[in-house]
Amino acid sequence: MTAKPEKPLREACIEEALAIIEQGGVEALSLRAVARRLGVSHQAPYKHFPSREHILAEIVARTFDEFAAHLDARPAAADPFADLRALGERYLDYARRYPLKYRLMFNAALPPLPEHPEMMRNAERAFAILRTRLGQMALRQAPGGAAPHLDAMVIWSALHGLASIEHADVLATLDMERADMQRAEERMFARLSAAFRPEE
Amino acid sequence: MTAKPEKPLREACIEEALAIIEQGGVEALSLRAVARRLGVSHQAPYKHFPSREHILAEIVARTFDEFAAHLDARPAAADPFADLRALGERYLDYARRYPLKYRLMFNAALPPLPEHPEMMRNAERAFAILRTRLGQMALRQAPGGAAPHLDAMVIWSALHGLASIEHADVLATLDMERADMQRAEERMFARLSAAFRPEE
DNA sequence: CCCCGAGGTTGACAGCGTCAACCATGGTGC
DNA sequence: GCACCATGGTTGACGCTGTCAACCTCGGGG
Repeated sequence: MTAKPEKPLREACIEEALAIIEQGGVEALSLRAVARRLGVSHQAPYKHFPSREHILAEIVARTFDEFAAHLDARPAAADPFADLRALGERYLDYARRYPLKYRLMFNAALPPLPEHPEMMRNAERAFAILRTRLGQMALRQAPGGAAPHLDAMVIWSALHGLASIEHADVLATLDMERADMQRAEERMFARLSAAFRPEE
Repeated sequence: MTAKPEKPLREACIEEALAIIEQGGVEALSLRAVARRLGVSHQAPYKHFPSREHILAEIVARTFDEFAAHLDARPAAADPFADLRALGERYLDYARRYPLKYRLMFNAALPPLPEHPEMMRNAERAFAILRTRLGQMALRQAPGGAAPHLDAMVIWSALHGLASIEHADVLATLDMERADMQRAEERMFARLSAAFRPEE
């Protein structure tokens, strides 16, 4: 009676694995720990997942899904810059709220992609949302049809870079305070606006 | 006679560890493997490094040094945009040439910083180079004295983001080719120039 | 000459992923 | 009703890892 519904062990494994990752990072995940927490033998999870890599791939796949949903939940804005900013804020919000999950998707050494098609598909979906939305914005703003997906890449890079730097203990290393990070975000949105304003 | 100069085991350990990391990534590094490769007992390295974390910290510290030197080796350019571009290219060049070392510095879960002061100091040095140079450029270009280190952060984020995205198997996941990445880099420099051009 | 510390050794332990064998259980073909 | 087999659980073992502990073996300083 550990609050587990007893039956669907496979699902319980994923749940528990996610919990472990969320508190200790991906390197803290071990199938044996999952089994121990669930009160089953160390080989029980192995009946549902061929290897550690496979359970990780499934978790990453779900995380990409969650991330995509988080980005999609943003209310549409009229002004394209407000739109960009709203999407950017949602992006950074996710990275801040779930730093370990964010690292899981982007920073960690992922299991080799071709062997885990579902993970790849979900990742594609999340990226597609980013690319099309950012691309549309860039397109609406920039001069005629110049490969908007490249501009999407630029904006995405900036967002990912900021999120990623924030995750490193840069604040501790450099003499920066939390507030500086907030101001850096402001500055970034301002610079992006400037970068995409129509040429005079 | 394995080409090792026999004597300075500590140095040989670091060398060998770096070699392992460069071919297999940080998670492939094990002190026992280092010892095996050097033909010594599994505890020999342990006489020179208190733990795996400590040898890793030293390697990271040296990598930050190398990275800083790589950035510094760039020839000075007259035009600030050419300057930015040159520095940016050196940055991305390093990330491409030594992807695993780059991950080591920025992506991997580093050993807790406060316990490894030398690593922290070297990281600071590398960051300082980035911040001051990028900051100077932003300052020369942007309107009066508006916190150039924030602009440095913006530029750094963009560079790091692009490098990081390039490292993920995004090219495989998305339907992108190598050439697209090159063009994204071009686009990024163009957009950065636009973002920092003086306001009309 | 004795001692001791620096740097090497072997041995052990626990935790990990994984392979193999075994076993209960429930549903199907006959 | 019974043989059969797949499913999902078990225990046990292997080799890998980091790390602790004890031991050995020098070379130099009191």
